[in-house]
Amino acid sequence: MKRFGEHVDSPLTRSFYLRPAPRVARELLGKILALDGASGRIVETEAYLGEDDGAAHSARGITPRTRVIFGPPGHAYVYFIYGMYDCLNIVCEPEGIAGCVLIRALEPLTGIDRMRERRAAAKHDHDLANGPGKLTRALGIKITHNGVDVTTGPITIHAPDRAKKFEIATSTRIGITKSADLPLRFFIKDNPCVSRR
DNA sequence: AGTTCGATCGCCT
DNA sequence: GGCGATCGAACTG
Repeated sequence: MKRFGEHVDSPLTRSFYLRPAPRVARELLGKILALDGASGRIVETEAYLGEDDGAAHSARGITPRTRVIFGPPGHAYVYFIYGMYDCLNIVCEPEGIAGCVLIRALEPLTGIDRMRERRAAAKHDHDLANGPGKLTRALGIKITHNGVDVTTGPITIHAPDRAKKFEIATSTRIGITKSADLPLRFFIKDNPCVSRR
């Protein structure tokens, strides 16, 4: 751990997120998402654009709910859906411009026992966080985390100590009806923790 | 004030 | 592969 001092374990900085969502979504693959000792490797993401994207919550402008998507980059946009699930997005683009990345799946790394407690329904470890609602439950992320700064914590994203090599696959996004043809889903090829192929 | 529908999950077949 | 659960956000009138 920390072979190069604080450098390796420091969270990604704001400039990482100050770019178009598709670019950030692609580059978040292989990074580590952590909260309170539980962590996982990001294996699946989706980009949501600010304009020309009917599927994005921000498509109809600023509302109390979508406010943080228009805020500064590097913050968490957490929303509650279907009466039961919380989903985690990371805000991209400069302040005033909408854009975010939905984190869809993790490969569990640390704090796995705690994840099993929170996700008793999971039969295997690769089911603990293989979906957007599952990963938030596994890590204990809730709507109360909406707006928090992921460059400082308590939710953090950082580069792995040793980056594994992987191949990136692309597809259309899952479960949407508007702008459904855009190739804005990114995932690590052949990884068992990806929500679906 | 009422209605519609959704960036999902887990169980059932 | 299909479907019910379950409720908040946003739109309509």
